Amino acid sequence: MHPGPAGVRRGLLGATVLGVGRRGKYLIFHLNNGRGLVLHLGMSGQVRRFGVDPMHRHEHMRLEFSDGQTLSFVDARRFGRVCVITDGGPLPRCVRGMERLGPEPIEKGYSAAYLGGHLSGRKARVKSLLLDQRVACGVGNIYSDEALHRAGIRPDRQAGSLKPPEVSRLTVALGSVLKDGIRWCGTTMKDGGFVLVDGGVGSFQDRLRVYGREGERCRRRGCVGVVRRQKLGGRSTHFCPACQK
DNA sequence: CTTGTGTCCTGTAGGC
DNA sequence: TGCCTACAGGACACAA
Repeated sequence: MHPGPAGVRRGLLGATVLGVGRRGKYLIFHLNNGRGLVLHLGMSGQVRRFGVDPMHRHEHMRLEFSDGQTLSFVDARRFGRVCVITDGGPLPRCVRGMERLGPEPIEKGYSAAYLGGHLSGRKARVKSLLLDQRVACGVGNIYSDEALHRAGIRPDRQAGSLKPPEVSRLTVALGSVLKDGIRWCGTTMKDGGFVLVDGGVGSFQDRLRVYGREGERCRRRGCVGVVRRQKLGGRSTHFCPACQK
């Protein structure tokens, strides 16, 4: 059923890229043939410009443009996805989650009313719900920990127990953390993470306040807490027991 | 529907 | 030095 590499190639051949967009964690190359190339970087995926280099390790796809330039998709851990979608058509399985994405926390339309509506009455931990792309699209493990810290909320709180001021703070924190991540060109950890198209690295990892900082001092001004790490839903979770309630 | 767990994949780090 | 295990994470399959 899945068209595979040959189908992707067929969908792209001869097409012109009209523009590039993003929705949640999906990148979309809009084409002039009524289709779109969708890329999801997973956790180790990279879009890279290599020029005339020979094939790189873990390079799964290379786009060749009429002017001789190239764009490569590289992904060591193979959690990423590549597929072609048709405008107005049904989405292939591999990107089915795209049609369920909620509003973007960095856009005007995102509100405390929307977030609260998804948290109220829920018994699941608030962090688990933040990882749900219908609730907070674009948020992953790092940014959920950081947003909860900025909002002063423990990640293991029952989502439905959050009071209106907390929901409000979390709404703001989600937007600000994502915007800061973009401002500092993403988070590049020692074992991988985001890499720019020319191979450059981001610097948001230097500004993280809890993620990856177990045993270190909380970075909130005036807080003397020590960051704790705990498994939550199979995910490594970081928080400050002193300033997150 | 809700909630929690397991799986995919590979490079790297740590233990011994 | 080298082998072994644990860990990292996004999205989804699946179970209860």
